[in-house]
Amino acid sequence: MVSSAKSVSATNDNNAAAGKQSDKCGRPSLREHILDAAEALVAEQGAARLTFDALVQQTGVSKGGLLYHFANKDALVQAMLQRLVDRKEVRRAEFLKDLKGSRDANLKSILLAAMSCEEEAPALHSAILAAAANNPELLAPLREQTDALFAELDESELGGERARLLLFAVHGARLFEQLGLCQYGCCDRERFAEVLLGLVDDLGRTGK
Amino acid sequence: MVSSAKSVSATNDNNAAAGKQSDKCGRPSLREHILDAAEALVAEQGAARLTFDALVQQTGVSKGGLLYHFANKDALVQAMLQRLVDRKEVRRAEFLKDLKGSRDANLKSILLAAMSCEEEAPALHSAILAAAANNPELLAPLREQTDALFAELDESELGGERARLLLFAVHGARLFEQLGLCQYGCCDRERFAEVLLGLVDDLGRTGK
DNA sequence: ATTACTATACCAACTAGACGGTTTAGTAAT
DNA sequence: ATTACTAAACCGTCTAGTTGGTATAGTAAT
Repeated sequence: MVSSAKSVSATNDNNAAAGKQSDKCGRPSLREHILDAAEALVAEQGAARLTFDALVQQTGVSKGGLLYHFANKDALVQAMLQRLVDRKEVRRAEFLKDLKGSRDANLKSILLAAMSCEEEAPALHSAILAAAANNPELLAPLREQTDALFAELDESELGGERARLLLFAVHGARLFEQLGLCQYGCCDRERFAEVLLGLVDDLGRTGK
Repeated sequence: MVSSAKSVSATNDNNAAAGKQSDKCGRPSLREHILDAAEALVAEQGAARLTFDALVQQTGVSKGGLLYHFANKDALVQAMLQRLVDRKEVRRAEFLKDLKGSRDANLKSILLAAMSCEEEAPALHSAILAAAANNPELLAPLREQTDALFAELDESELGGERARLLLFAVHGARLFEQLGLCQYGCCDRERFAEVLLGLVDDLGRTGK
């Protein structure tokens, strides 16, 4: 007769690291479903509207259910950010494969991966970042990824400074788009990618 | 006995357009003081903590006093954004004067003005934008300024696309800094400006 | 095979506090 | 009388997080 409710709330969030897609009973993972919905919500309505209540609407899951999977909002945002970081790494590897043999393929793959991840949901990136800005610790995984990327950019033919500047441009373009100040890059993404890679080639040629 | 509170809340915000610095009695404008404090608050603590209560603390002005000058929070944010836009315009003119005779002075002045405004309070820019993102209409003045700037960038020797890319880079660099992902431009601002202007010169020379 | 128990995976209702904003009442200078 | 405030109580809404509970599935002793 003794309630076991106490023990429940203490034992979650441990599975955040593991890349599980479904629970042990074979049910499709509600956790993933929640994260998808949270991404959609944030992409459509902005970070400010990422609330548990809104997620209840979006997912059909009760607030208790949400909090079962994510002990608090920080945990949710952290998980969203981790997915973003992981996704970018995957993309980057794909582009790198395609670019084998191309000049400065490393730099190009990094630029294209950044563009591609942001293309899916321009608002998502900054929105999560904005949410995470309340609690800077949440940005740790992103910071690690960024450090690693920057270290690689130092190896670019263009030199680290110019290479990083191009990466900044990618993110700046998304920022402008997200704020409705202009279309992405003030042209379509394909064109922007052309301009970007064109710059890499031109700058590589003329030497640093 | 009829309350006059209603009429009060209806008559403010009209002076937002005028650049008044002090009221007709010669007192230093409380309005400006509030805006300064709001900027500081947002720069130090982030947009999420820009609340009337926090502003009461920061300014020493009563809540009634705040609401006397800004009928609601939107009006406050709007005024903050307008100051930002105006300030950038002033800076830009200053840089343009200094750059007279330099190659692609127009582009350079725009880049430097953007850098300079963000230098004062890196967090401020995005923070206001984040606040304004809830109500996209508030971004209208910024959008106008951006459109005008982009039109000018089209006249650059580098071509509009590359010129805009450089402007994106400036804002991207600030974004990264603000999120604590790296220092501004991963070096100091002076160096970043050198790299930026160096690119303008190099790209101008090789022709587009 | 049944009973007893545990862990997992949820849910509905509630609470406490923050926040935007209103209102009332009053002060002080012009 | 009007303008420019101060001070403080108050209200409705929104939000994160809590509580207590249920349903399901698996485990293990008998």
